[in-house]
Amino acid sequence: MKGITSRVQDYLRVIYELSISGKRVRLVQLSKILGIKMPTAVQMLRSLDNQGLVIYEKHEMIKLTPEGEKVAKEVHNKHNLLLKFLTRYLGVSPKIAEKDACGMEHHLSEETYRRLLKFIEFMEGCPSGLPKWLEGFHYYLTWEKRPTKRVGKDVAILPLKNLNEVEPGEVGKVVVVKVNPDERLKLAEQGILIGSTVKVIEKKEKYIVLNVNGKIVQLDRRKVDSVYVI
Amino acid sequence: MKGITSRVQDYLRVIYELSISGKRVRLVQLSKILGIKMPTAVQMLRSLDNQGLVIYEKHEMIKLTPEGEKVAKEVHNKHNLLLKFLTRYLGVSPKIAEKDACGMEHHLSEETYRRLLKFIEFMEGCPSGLPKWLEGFHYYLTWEKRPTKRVGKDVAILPLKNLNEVEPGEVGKVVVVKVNPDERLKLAEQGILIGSTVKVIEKKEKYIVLNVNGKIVQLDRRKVDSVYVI
DNA sequence: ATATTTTATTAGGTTAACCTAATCGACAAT
DNA sequence: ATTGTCGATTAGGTTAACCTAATAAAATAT
Repeated sequence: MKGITSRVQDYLRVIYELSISGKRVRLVQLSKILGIKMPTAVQMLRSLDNQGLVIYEKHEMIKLTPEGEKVAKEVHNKHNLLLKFLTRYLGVSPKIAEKDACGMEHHLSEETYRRLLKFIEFMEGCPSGLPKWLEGFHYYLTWEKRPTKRVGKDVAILPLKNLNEVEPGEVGKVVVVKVNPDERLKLAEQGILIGSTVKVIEKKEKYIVLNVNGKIVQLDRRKVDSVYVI
Repeated sequence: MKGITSRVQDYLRVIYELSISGKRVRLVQLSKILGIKMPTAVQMLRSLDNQGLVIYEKHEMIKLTPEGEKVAKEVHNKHNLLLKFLTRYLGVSPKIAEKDACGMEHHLSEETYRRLLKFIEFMEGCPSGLPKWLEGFHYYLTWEKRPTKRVGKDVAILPLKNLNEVEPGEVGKVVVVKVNPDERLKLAEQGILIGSTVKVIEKKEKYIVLNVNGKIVQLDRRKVDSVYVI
């Protein structure tokens, strides 16, 4: 009955990701991203249309039906969750993590998905900004031995990101603010303090626009340079 | 060139697992375990033989070639690692974890495998027997909120196993010994103390035979009842 | 020794997902 | 208006992995 194979999920996810990034979805792009030839894509698209997952008429743009979008979103979520876990917690490089997530997303049960989600939720909800063991673990990954005492504050082994490197649309959690107390206070007044979650809205050459707990904040990019997120 | 598809890996892993458990490997079992019909298995086996991964002659028992065994072992290791992570850390139920691991094992890159291995190594090498966050996390999974203080000692939310439930051949790490100090001391003299790794060798009705750091120990099963491992 | 059951094999399909080669349609540039 | 290019399509394959139905071989029971 259900023909929602792994591959079908891939197609739907890619269509979804292209469409939410505002681009109109054409066959060429799809086939480029999925690494297949166009005739294959045509066939698949027709089959997806028959299954009621996409709307596809000859020479027209590709759209997801509500049902197709539902499936696509699920896969997309699983993909992102795995990606986050692999890069931020295991410290896998983005490229490899992407490939792994791509393969594993189809085999992540609801149960495991929920638990992995909780795992990340739990770690991100950590009152000290970043769970302690994570530092220790990344020390261990680098030096092949357990940290003897407390890991130093600026041992840069964690896969932290400078807030300036976060792309518009993405979300980060502030874990390090490397700046003098005065500046730190100013940032804190804007809501940028350890543990807070920020979403990047727009990046210009001189300033960056953020959403900090619902409040829109505009900051100098040089100042933002000392803010690290995960 | 390489025809080592996911499915081929599945076949090799199952053959490997059957053969290390001492059973002679026949087609019927293979097809039962893999959920396929026998003619399919025959075809596949012939193809595996051609690729030099197994030795298979008509009506004969199935054996892995050294190369086939190498592949099988790799997959087997990935499978077990995922299984461990899912059950012991995320607390996924064994059945679901098994299915998930089965699907994901083929898509786990070397890099990610190594890091996940390190993760578990790091957590198991924890001097206090069990990382603290894990208790907190499992509390969070159960109650949907962070533990306020220290999680109580016998909040049985962790996926612990009674040592009596560990099957021969399996390994466990002692994390809880629920018994009076006297008995605890006696067990400690045998090497059974928090943090030590034990392998179950044999289980009889009255006693259990363990390998504790290379030493063979025989213990009353009633006493073992108070030992929990992960 | 023969009958029965279990295990394995052949023969002849199907399906999903891919491919190449060739053609078609729409639009832009000359 | 013609030509070229890009994108889409058709036609006609291939391959891996599965299947059913029928048959054969091996093992076991009578």
